Amino acid sequence: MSPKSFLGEFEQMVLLAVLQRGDDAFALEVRQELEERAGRSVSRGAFYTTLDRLEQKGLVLWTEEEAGLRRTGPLRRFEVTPEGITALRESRRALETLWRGLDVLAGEG
Amino acid sequence: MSPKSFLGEFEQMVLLAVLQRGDDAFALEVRQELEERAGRSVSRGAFYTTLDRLEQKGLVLWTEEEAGLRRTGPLRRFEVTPEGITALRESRRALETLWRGLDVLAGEG
DNA sequence: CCAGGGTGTCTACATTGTAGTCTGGTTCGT
DNA sequence: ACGAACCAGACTACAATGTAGACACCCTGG
Repeated sequence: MSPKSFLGEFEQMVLLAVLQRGDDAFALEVRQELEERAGRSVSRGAFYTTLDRLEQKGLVLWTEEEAGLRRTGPLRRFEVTPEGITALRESRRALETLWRGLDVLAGEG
Repeated sequence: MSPKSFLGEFEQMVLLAVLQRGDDAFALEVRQELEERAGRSVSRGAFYTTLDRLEQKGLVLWTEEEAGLRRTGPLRRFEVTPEGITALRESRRALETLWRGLDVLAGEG
């Protein structure tokens, strides 16, 4: 494993938001999930650009949804690939290793 | 709070490595700590450049050490500022919020 | 047909990640 | 003392990521 380049902060968040949504991972929902949990707004540009790059790296993929099911609604359903899951795990593990023993700092206001 | 730009992945790691070292946060030690925990090599360029940026943002600071104590050893001692700690906490909190409920994915091989 | 609203694309630029080279000071061999 | 080898830190340059806004396209309502 050990990928050349690590996942960026935002990339991780996008991937996680997709996972959180599961089968309901349409653009609108994912973006909303992300904004709520991260507590900040996400522009469409930032969102799709990141998704594109993630797709190029094979960490995420999407399927076009039949138009017409929803009038004008979201058309893409996203999905995190096994590679994506692995990458996520790697990132998390690295950060956790660095945090180990410093948890006292994590919780205070 | 809510800083305009988030901490990058690598920035977080550097900050954490400095904290791990505590009073013994000399360049060589910090870099070593980082490489061990993150499980990858870190070039001097990447290391110092990041530290510089972190200093410009006021998240880290350093003091020059009296030369002569150690023949040719490390001369800077690093320290994370309160702002640095806060930034670290913010990043961690955001990621944790996104991970919530997905822990089943975190541990497997 | 035109206006309004929503999805996804493209372009452009700021920030962060990363390596390599350069400089200057120190140690060691002779 | 002189040059080779070594080490910390600075500087330069470029790749990857983060982020916004403008743009194009479809669908629906009037």
